[in-house]
Amino acid sequence: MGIITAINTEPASTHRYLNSDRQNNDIRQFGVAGLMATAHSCTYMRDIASSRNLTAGETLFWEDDPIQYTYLIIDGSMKAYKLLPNGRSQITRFITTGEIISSPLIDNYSYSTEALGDCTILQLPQKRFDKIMAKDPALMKSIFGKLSIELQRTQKQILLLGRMPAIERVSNFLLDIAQRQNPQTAHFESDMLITLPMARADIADYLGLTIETVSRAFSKFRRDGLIDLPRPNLVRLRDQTRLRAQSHSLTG
Amino acid sequence: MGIITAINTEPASTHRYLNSDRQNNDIRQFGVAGLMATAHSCTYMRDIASSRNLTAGETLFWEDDPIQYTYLIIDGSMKAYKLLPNGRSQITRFITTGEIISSPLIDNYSYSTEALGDCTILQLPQKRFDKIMAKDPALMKSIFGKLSIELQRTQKQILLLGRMPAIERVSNFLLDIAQRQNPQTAHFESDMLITLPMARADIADYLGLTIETVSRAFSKFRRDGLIDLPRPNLVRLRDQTRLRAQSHSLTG
DNA sequence: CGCGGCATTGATCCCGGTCAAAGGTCGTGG
DNA sequence: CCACGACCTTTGACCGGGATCAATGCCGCG
Repeated sequence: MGIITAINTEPASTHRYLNSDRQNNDIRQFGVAGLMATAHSCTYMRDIASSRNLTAGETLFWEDDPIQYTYLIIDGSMKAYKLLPNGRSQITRFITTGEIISSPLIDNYSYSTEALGDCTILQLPQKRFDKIMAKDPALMKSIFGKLSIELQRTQKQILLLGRMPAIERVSNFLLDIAQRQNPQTAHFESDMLITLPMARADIADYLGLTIETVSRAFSKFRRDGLIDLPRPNLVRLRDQTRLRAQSHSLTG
Repeated sequence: MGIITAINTEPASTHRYLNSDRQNNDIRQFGVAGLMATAHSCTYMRDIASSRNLTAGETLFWEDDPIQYTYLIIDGSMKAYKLLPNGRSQITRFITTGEIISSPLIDNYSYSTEALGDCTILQLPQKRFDKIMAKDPALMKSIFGKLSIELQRTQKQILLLGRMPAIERVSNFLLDIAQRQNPQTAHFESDMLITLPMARADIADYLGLTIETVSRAFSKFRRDGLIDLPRPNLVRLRDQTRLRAQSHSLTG
């Protein structure tokens, strides 16, 4: 089964934020999301999970919709965004393979989500997931940790939006994507190639800029020899050090 | 004892975000923060908590400091902020009486905090608090809920910083403060008086603007008859409806 | 080959930042 | 109680970064 495969075959990832002062005997790694759960929780989740495909541009849910599922992205990328009455939109988060969409203890989504390209996702009914969590402190702690991390990330985003000029926002964005696509080698790789799953308009909506300003920033980086742009959404980082220097590094 | 008083005498507040499908027999309301905990947790917290006074401008902790305590503000207001190498600062949150400062499962603070005026706070050693939480799912759930709410708030702040012009930011700020200072009557009160515990510089750092722009927005609201400014940090909302109309209401 | 959608580039405009000065407010000391 | 001074706020004049408007380029697909 695709679902079970998705849950079971992924290698263990590290969990810096988890205190590991509890017995490991009936604890298993749970899927790409890097969640910790008891064996019992795992089998139960396997039973209630179902997979689903999304095509490019498809909306998964809208802001204010009642929360029905916790989602795990198996493949592809999505955007989470908020809309203003005047039609302007602000992307709060890009969500990629291996990440979860979960808002426990909340009744309605606080943002809409849309697939950037074709996606495969796994969905777990929220109420049942809540019950599993209630009986599995390790799982709850795990989700808890993800929430904390997400909160820290949004705080960085607030600093970026409130106090950084366009050039710094874009360089931070590139370095951030680079790190997410290549966590191990990001700092050392001198000529790293990254793929942007989103269009310029999405980058602009994420950074609080316009398409034109984002494009101009990319062009400036190309002129200055910091990046190559073989295609609009293929970026080669040619001088990561210099890029980081002018980003005021939000990325540690 | 001041501490115990602070924990025990406050009236119960509502908890929209809490499922109340568990037995209420040994559950007690816990202090102004509106946390739920077992009686046992309460007495234990009472024992390990200590109170502390801060004078205006005093720093409680710096960004990147190791996390030592969970704090509860008994009286006064604080700001949480991040700094950039070039000296610019961005306030991510204002924290007032009855609110908590807690970053569970994280090793270091992701922001600095400073008292806006004189403050009284309650502090609970983080490690002991973690242990209490591990044994008290209701308390954990409660903190969990607060974290979720805070995440939603930061997402609104991202929308504000990324996509709103100065006037809308300031009107949203005023309406937000109004609602926090007077949750019950905020919508009906026609001539509501609010006290700003922070200076213009702090408002500017919170809204991603400059002191001058904030001041100009206040003056414009005064000219347009939306507010009175008996003193720099005393605001009377004279036409909340019209204020809300031009805020693109982030405040429901 | 031509069309449609996205990205780039250029020209101009305007909101909000910067710089500078004047006005208020409050605490302190005479 | 008033006078002084430090600091905060307000107001004005000007400037610049990024938005807006518009044209051109690029690429995939029918």
